[in-house]
Amino acid sequence: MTGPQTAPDPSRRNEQSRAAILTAAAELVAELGFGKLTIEKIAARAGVGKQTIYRWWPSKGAVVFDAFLAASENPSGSLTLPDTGDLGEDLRTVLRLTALELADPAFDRTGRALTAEVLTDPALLRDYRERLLDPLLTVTRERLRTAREAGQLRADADLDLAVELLYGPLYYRWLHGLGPLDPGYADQVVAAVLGALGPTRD
Amino acid sequence: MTGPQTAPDPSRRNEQSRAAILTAAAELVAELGFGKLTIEKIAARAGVGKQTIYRWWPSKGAVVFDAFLAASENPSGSLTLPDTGDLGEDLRTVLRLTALELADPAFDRTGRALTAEVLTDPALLRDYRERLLDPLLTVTRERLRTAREAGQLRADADLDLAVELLYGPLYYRWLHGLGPLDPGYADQVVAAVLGALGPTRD
Amino acid sequence: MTGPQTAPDPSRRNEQSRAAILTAAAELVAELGFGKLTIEKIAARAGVGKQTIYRWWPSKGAVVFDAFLAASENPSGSLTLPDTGDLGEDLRTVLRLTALELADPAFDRTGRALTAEVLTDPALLRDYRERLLDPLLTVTRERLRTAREAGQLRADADLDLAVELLYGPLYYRWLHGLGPLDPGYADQVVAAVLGALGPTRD
Amino acid sequence: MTGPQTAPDPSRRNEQSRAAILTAAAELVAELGFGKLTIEKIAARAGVGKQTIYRWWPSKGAVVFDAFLAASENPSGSLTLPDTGDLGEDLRTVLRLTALELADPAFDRTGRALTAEVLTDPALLRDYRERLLDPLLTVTRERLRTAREAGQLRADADLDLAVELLYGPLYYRWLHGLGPLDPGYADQVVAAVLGALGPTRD
DNA sequence: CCTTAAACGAGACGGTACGTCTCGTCTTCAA
DNA sequence: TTGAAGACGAGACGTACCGTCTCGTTTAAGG
Repeated sequence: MTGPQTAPDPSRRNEQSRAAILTAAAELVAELGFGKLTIEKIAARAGVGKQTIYRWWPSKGAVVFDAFLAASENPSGSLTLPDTGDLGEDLRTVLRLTALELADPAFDRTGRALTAEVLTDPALLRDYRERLLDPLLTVTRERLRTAREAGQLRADADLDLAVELLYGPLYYRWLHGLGPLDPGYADQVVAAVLGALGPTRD
Repeated sequence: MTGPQTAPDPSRRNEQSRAAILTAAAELVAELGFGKLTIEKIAARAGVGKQTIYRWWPSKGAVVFDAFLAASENPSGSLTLPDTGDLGEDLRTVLRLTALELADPAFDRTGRALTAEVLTDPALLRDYRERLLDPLLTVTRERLRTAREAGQLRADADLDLAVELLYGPLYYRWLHGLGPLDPGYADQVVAAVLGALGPTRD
Repeated sequence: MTGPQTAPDPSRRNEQSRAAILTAAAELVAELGFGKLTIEKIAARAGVGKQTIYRWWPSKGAVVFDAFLAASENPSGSLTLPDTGDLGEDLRTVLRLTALELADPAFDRTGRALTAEVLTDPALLRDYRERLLDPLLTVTRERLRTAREAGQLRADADLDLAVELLYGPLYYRWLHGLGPLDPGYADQVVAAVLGALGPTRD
Repeated sequence: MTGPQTAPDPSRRNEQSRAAILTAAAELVAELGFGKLTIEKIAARAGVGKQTIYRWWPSKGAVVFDAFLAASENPSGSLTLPDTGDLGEDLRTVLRLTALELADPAFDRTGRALTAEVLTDPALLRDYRERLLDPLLTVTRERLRTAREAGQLRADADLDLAVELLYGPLYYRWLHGLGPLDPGYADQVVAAVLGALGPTRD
């Protein structure tokens, strides 16, 4: 028998330690990059025993990821997309913002490190999907559904395909450094998607 | 010039050692995965001193990447796309093959590890661009240019955008595990791109 | 104070590890000689991490030396010389025993290696002086002082000179392999010293 | 079969290389100490390939030792002791010089390193005996023999013992750092030896 | 209020791998 | 044909971290 693995009691968790660890992790990943970051350095910076980290997180990636989530999760709990009635305008708004974030050099290092971790660790990918990606895709899909019902998209438009056509090219361009991530590019992608899935023009 | 540190003389390089190292790296990354792979294990498997690896490669990632490239680079030197005269058919062929490769579980582990490395190490990314990605994008762009000249795409179609619209969504779906990478999905993407950038229908 | 580097806390030291390291070091120096001995081999033989050695000893020489001391230090804490009342007899006893030890081939290799280390490393020499040599010279000097007070040595006999006249020649002969280290030689040396520093015969 | 060991042909030896190697070795042992000295550094300093060193010397110790010998061997080939007719005076002269050399800090480092090497490597010890120590002991013994014949030593004085009584204490004091190596100490030793082995006083 | 059990900080431990260094051998190339 | 230059297989160096395991020391319920 491998044992019941005596899990720690979350009710006794020290909130100050938890916060200090996430703060230290966030600082260090920005200073050193993910690769040079170590659990020992996080513990030292946070003024915490290593075991306190190992007790609550399964891996370095999980800590950093948590730190990232803690910073980016919408505290109000609701992620929404604008709905002005004009789908093209709304999508341009969202994709321009996305492009802006990806183009930010400060985001680049952390974003790439986290992406690399997430792609490589199935458990982290699951977490990332549940807490960040799926909510984003869902609200996007809902905005598209509304537009489809309003006749701004073909009735047979595949919404899963649509969101991937929107975000995929930006992501592809960002990760591979293929070209500028500027508002114009965002507009081009939106135009293409509307051209492909918008109402037939004849 | 980056520094005065005496670089080794490539003309004196031992070709047998080089080959043994790349072979060992390829085998080990398949057996253990990238994370559990170490320089020491590569050296041991290749029957080579560690210094011989450090002399010629800057990092573990670079070795594995070289091993991967040595295996995947087209030895005949020319990467080509089919040209049957029907752009849609040709693109479906290429994207179906791409989807098939991404869907292969054997490719998945290595592919993700390598992708993670490449995204994270600028030098590797440059190498990857030059030796694999840019050639692929270029031949794709050329096929699209031919089609555009033949009137199968709008005269003002942006070819850079077009290739990103083609590969971006597949890549996005693959990395995030968003849905099946089957021939039908490839066809959907191609249809969307043609719908967006094909000749106007009125 | 020698430096700010955080010293380990001796109270937390693992006594079993310490003993295993010293035992392994003693065995290996006998098997391989000092030159072929490595920290890695000691760690492996002792079933101990290398860091556990580096944490507590500054050098390979220090470990081996400690192993040697641990074996030779008088556990009862008191090193004494016989005192039968007859100085000649007592000195002959001591020098014969010393000669016997030096002549032992099993002692020879280890003894030479350790001597070489001690002569070359000032810190080790200090340690050696404090823990082995000075106590020996002191008890010898005390025996001589007693004898001088009893009129068995001249009143003006220099006791420092005396001990060096006793031990120096044995040591010299041993290190250079100049001749047999047998009881007769010990007796000769004692006779000479008594001849030089004994009571005047006129 | 272990082979005939194809020895290099001494007649083809490059004298300039040999001299450059010994010079470099001498300089480096003074600059770095024996421990930090490496064959590679000697080769680099001498402007010589490593193989040229390995071809002619069996070990680092041998090179350094050779360099030391080349510097200290009496080029006129004859080592002599003064013979004024007064044994005490002659011995005091020799031992005072010996003490002076041992007390020289510049000699100390090299001397200790070389001694350590010699004690530890039987082949080097043999060499040292043959080329330096035995000649010294022999001339000393001869001087004592002359004195014995002149009645300045007892007829039954053991000359081997005598030389060890002379040099042993100095050496012992030097290696262990027991006290000052000054002319007075040399005189004390000589006085003791003459007291022990000189003509009986009754 | 007092006990008591858990989480905590600290850090030693057995290990693995790092990237560097030096060893002694082998190979290449220019004189 | 030699000898400088230096790549090679080998393996030890000393360091950094790993993840586990005690140590006392808080700390917060619950008896």
